[in-house]
Amino acid sequence: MKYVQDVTLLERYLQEYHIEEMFQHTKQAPFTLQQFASDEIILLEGIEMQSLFFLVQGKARITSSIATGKSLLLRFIHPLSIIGDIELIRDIPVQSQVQAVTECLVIGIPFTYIKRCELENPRLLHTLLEHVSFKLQTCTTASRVNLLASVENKFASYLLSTLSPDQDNDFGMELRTSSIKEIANLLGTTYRHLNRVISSLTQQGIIERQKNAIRVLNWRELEKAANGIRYK
Amino acid sequence: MKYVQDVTLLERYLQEYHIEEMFQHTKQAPFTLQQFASDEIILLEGIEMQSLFFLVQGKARITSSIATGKSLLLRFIHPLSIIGDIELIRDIPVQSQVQAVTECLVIGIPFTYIKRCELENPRLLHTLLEHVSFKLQTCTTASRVNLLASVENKFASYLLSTLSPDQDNDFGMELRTSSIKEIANLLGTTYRHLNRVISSLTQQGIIERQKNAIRVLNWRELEKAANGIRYK
DNA sequence: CTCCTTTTGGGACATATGTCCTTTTCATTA
DNA sequence: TAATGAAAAGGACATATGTCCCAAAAGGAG
Repeated sequence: MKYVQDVTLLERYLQEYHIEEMFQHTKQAPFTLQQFASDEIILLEGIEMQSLFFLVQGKARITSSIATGKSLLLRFIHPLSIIGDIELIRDIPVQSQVQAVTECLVIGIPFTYIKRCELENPRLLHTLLEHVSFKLQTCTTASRVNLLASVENKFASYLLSTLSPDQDNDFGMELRTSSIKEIANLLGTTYRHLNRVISSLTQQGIIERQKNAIRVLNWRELEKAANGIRYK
Repeated sequence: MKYVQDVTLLERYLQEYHIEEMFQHTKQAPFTLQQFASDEIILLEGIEMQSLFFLVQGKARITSSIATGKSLLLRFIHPLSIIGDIELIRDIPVQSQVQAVTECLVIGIPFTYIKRCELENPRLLHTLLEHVSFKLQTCTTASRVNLLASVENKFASYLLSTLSPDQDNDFGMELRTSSIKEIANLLGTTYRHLNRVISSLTQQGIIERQKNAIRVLNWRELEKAANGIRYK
């Protein structure tokens, strides 16, 4: 992580996402702008959070660890997302790990400041409520979905979420497979089984395995394989 | 559902759960006290909610419907729980079905009133935030757990949650099995499979099947079978 | 280059769960 | 009481996924 000392950029994001309007005393508020590299861990489970974060640029992955060192993919987040809301409200350590998928920009503001100056501010409370409610709604839906989705569904969905197909290369994007083991963990399955699923998708001509990468050949079929599941 | 016209009782609950303190203008606030019989449906999915509810007595079950008419058990709630918070905040129809497990008492207060008089009230917003955050925390945990728990775990846990063993009859409580099919749905499995699980638990001497009921013989073993899963 | 370790791919079998269908039980009505 | 139909129990097989293990491939260190 590195701090970005660019007041203009900070201002731009504060305005773009109407963050200023959430606070009462915007001008003095100790906002910081922080940058995380792709794959960098933004928050580690269990640590005590110090600041509320606003994700203003990039994409991040929320996971939750379970026994035996495995972790489980909960969802992806995009701007504008708030990180650390329930930790602020309930005074608990970080519940879920947050990791940058692409390069991320984050605006941080210390809990201490919020608790001192803003905790009675209905506007901020409202914003928090809306975000937490949205997360709850998403989580409830995900709960249902998780019980219906096969590993194939989830993996297809994971590819769709991780490799945005919108860009230049329609015909096939790559995923570094250095992490297949890790992906298996994220999806809550075993390496062995994910392997089977990959083989199956490969045979169907939907993806292609290369030395260090997976290439998507057929986005439409991949959508079908995801069967409506989407880690938003 | 029937309205309970007992101002003293209403007052008692308002005080017991500090509900008065959440509101600015308690005296004029149009609280109502409502009673739901055991098994009665408190909220149906998809309808538009009119009132925020505070569960002040009894136990209710939160479920969520999935395609093909199945439903899925999300959690149980106890006093003091708030029902309708995300619907109030996000202006969406009811997300999950709420059904009384035991006889329930609920204090209701119309959305219209809250929106007119209390939406800027930091105290209420805070309370809502705390409750929604708690639900989110629970839901996240449940997500993890659901992926680990077998049907046997879940069924054992369901028995533990539904038949409170604290009462007089340590040695075994009953569950009307008229609903085994329904329980299977709640647990997200099939009747056939739940049957297998029940057979297995019966063989192990943990429960006993009677004509129209299931009797728990060994609470301790049942706890073990739940393997730490608990629909709080 | 060769040996060794790590990663990857996959075979064989086990377990949990779903699907389909048959049998059994039990109650209800003629 | 017998006939009939619904609910319950369970047998047989299929599928998804996990576990264990081994072999081939790929890097690294000497």
